[in-house]
Amino acid sequence: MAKGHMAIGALARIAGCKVETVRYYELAKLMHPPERSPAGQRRYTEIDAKRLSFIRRARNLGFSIEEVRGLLAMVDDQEHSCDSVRATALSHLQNVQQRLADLRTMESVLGDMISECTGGTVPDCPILDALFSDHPEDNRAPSI
Amino acid sequence: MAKGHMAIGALARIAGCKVETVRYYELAKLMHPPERSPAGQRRYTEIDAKRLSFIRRARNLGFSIEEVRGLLAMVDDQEHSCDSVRATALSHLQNVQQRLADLRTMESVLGDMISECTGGTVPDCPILDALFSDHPEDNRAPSI
DNA sequence: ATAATACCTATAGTAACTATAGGTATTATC
DNA sequence: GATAATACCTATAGTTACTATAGGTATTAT
Ligand SMILES: [Zn+2]
Ligand SMILES: [Zn+2]
Ligand SMILES: [Zn+2]
Ligand SMILES: [Zn+2]
Repeated sequence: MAKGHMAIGALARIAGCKVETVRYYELAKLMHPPERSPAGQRRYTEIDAKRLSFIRRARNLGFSIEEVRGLLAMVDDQEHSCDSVRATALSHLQNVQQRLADLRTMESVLGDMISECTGGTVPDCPILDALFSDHPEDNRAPSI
Repeated sequence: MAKGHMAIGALARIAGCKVETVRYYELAKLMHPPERSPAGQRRYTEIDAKRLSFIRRARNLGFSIEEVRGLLAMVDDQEHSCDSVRATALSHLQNVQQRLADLRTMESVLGDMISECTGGTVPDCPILDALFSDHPEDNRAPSI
């Protein structure tokens, strides 16, 4: 392998993802189609490795593929305005905070239900009772 | 409509979900196939309404379809042991708590990144820099 | 030279719905 | 009783972000 060029497996290892994921990101237009070896295998550079790691970090922070596409467009456009980057990140943060709120509610409701249930072989389980009982406000869907 | 019997739209309204979701739950074997009108439309009873509401409450607490299937099996088996209900709920609670931990991490990292960025038109955005910068521990995937 | 490993494409599967198309039933209005 | 609006039906495809499989080729190691 010429130095500075690596196959897909090495690239994936660097970024901490699977080979299939890399091919998927190419299909999804997050990664540019790389050069190919004479026999048709993908060959990547250090720049590709940085890009893939960027994508993985953003994904691990919960940015959607669409959001990552947006961030990468700003990276690629070079004259990206800080403003739009910040806006994407802020809107995503709010997203995360909403999910946090929903999960905190779930946690407390689950905790309450579980603490009511002794775990014996009681005919009426307080957990099932809670799920059957009719508090209409429990029918809200959590915002995703 | 004979009293005590309703069409799918009314049922969905009671449980706070879409008609398609009800049909999906039937396909997924969470809801029993209901009786049909002479012309083939689904007709539901109050019991169906309670079951669907149970499903929706469990789903809103983040139980997976598979978990809900398990809970319903215990409901249907009548001699359900409290123990298994409790075990399902507890394991799900741990699940929720793991997601909470991941989201709290995301929240704090995002918050830090955003506070570095002034939002002007600076050539190097600290948010993008953070996503490009090479802290290998950032490559961990969050457990789902 | 041979075997093990890594790579290739194309396609289907995952979770939990949601949306669409094309058609029939029921209900309300005149 | 006719017509129109709404609700319902089935079957199929789309969504997200991958993951898995099948069947085949390339590269590397021995
Ligand atoms: Zn987001
Ligand atoms: Zn119990
Ligand atoms: Zn769970
Ligand atoms: Zn910035």
